Amino acid sequence: MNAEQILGGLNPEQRQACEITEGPLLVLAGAGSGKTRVLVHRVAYLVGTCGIPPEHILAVTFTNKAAGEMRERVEKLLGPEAGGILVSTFHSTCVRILRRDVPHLGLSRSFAIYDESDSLGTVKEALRRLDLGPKQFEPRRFRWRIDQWKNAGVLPARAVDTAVDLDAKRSAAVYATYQKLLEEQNALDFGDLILQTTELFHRFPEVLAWYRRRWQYVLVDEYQDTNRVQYRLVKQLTDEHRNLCVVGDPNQSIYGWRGADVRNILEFANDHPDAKVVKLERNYRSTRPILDAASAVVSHNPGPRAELWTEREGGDPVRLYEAVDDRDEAQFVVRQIATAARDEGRAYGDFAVFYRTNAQSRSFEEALLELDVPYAVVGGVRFYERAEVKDALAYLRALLNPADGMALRRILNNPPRGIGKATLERAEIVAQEEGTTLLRALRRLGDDPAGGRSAAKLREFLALFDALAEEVAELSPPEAIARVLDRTGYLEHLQRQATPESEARVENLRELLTGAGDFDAANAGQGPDERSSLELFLDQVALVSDLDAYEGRADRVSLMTAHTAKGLEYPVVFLVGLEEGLLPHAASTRDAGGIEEERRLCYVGMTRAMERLFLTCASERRRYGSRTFSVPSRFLSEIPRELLQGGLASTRSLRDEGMEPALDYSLDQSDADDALRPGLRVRHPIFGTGTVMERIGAGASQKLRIRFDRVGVKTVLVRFANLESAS
DNA sequence: CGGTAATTCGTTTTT
DNA sequence: CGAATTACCG
Repeated sequence: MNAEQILGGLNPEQRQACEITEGPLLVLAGAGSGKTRVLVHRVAYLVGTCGIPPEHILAVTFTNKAAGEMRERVEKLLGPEAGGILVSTFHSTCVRILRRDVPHLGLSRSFAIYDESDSLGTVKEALRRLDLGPKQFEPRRFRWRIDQWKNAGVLPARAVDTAVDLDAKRSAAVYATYQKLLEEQNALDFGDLILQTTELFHRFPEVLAWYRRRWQYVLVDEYQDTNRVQYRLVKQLTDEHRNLCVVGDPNQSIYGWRGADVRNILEFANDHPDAKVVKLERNYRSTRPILDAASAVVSHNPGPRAELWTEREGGDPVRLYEAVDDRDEAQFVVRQIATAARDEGRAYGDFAVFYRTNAQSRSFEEALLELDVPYAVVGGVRFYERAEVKDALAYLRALLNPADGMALRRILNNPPRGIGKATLERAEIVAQEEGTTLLRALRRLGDDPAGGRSAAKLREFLALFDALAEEVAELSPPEAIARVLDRTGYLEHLQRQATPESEARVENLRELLTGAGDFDAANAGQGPDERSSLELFLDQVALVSDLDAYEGRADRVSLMTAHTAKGLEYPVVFLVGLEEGLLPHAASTRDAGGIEEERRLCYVGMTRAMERLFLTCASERRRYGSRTFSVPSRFLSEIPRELLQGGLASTRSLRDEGMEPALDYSLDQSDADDALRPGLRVRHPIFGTGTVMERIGAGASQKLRIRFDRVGVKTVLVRFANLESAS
């Protein structure tokens, strides 16, 4: 194929990004500048024009969805030849490597992949072994810390060595114990998938050499989101041939909390002195007002500002709606959608609502249901995380990897079979004392002739387990699931309950069965892999997220977090909950870096909009069941007035939007300021309960004088006080 | 041991 | 407000 066939439709910069095939290349791709397009065409160019064998190319993304999309588009350009190119996520790529070479590290190829809850369970077990009560030592905090260590590429030994204070020492000890437990269970957590791969490459250069020969051209998408270990992994793979192309946008770095380090992209040029840099600054997605407003927000961050331009002129101004409360906010959004759908003939799929936290989806769901507007919540409670689905999968995991203690624990007495927590505790002690797996400990207890009733129950379970282990090995994923659900009595137990919930669960299991069937069918032509279809299925469910399964549908409004929205675009976007404490989120306002990341998140959300962008905030919202007050986000005041329609602190209501208020609206109609009137009883997180005496100022600087029951009169800034209604 | 009732607890974002 | 742990009784 000649170059023109592949690069024909690209602009000069995009074209350049494809044509610089050798050596390190950094592509700075602003929002909506055709980043995916470049990746796709670059890969096609490498294979189609330069004649690089497809097997020599590795393209790494963060989500399976991005990988799938890219694969599809490359295939469209190249045809079947594209099949040899590996387009995969960091995690899937590493699983692939480890499934092949992990024995070097002393683990078995059948290792389990622990998700967050398995991992948390293992932390709890580690805490038990270290005699640290979960009351004062929160498992979640340790898990988080361990995760950060893993993201930074720190192994337990180094964590122990570098720990100075007692707290760090304790965390490092938990980390070490945790890692030992994982090893005993023949399991790796998410962080390990990358970390252990770099460890493998580090300790076994001959293994690394093999992969270096294999992947001579490496591309990394969303490079601004890479963490230290991922950086290290990429470096290991490309240090020799140096054919590395990274694509990203520092302004869209929103995963710092997960260990991502923007410096990876900011310092790429320093890191590779001979690197070429291409900037994509032409935006093809959004109208001018949207672009200007988004740029205005993010330009409040230090560093070079986002330079994006568009040829598109005109376009609606960005609209701001200040709602009374979360309900009002949701009703406003849904009414806008319903009206636009009716009057402009827009499909529901043209609309998306982005929020900061998953919990916010609720009020929108309620409002959408009320008006019969079809919608899809993306993310949130994931399918594979539902209890019944996890149970079914836990059976398969335990059967395939008998060392998998977390899976075994889950299924041991599920359905109830007379093996209670006393037995489990005894088994755990045996396992710990003899340094063996939970399953072996259970066998030991079962073999005890003096074990009485519980030993008999154990023998019964173990017999079933062993029989199933043999059967399941030969079965396809859907067959295996069906067999397990049937033989264990799990399904029967569920059906016997005959409650609405249990029926929903049965339905979910059916869905799982269907999903497993689809997977099997899609994988049927793969030829005799070393690994069974069932094993591949379990890998897939461990690494797949809800977003990956999400197909943008033309007939549904999409609801998701701003994080999930990255990489997507919609004609009409609502970015909601723009309040201090929410966006920026209170947990991120500790340091400047946190605020800057929130600002970028806001930018990401705004730049998803193609034609029309709405920003909303509410002065009052329900949180934890009780009412909390808030003031508009600082990000709103960072947008120049002239770009906004509907100013702050205005008392615009639905009526101003040319719509009738909802029937039951009158109750909520009270102005936000009225809610904080003198006499109101409030609760302050530190000062406790008190009575509002006086209101001082308005907007972001609004203060209240409050007489607190315990500490007397104080003046607090509403914006930071996180007041709740105490009545 | 198993199920239910009571209580406590917490929310950021996720591969 | 809901999930998730704990308390308690049959």
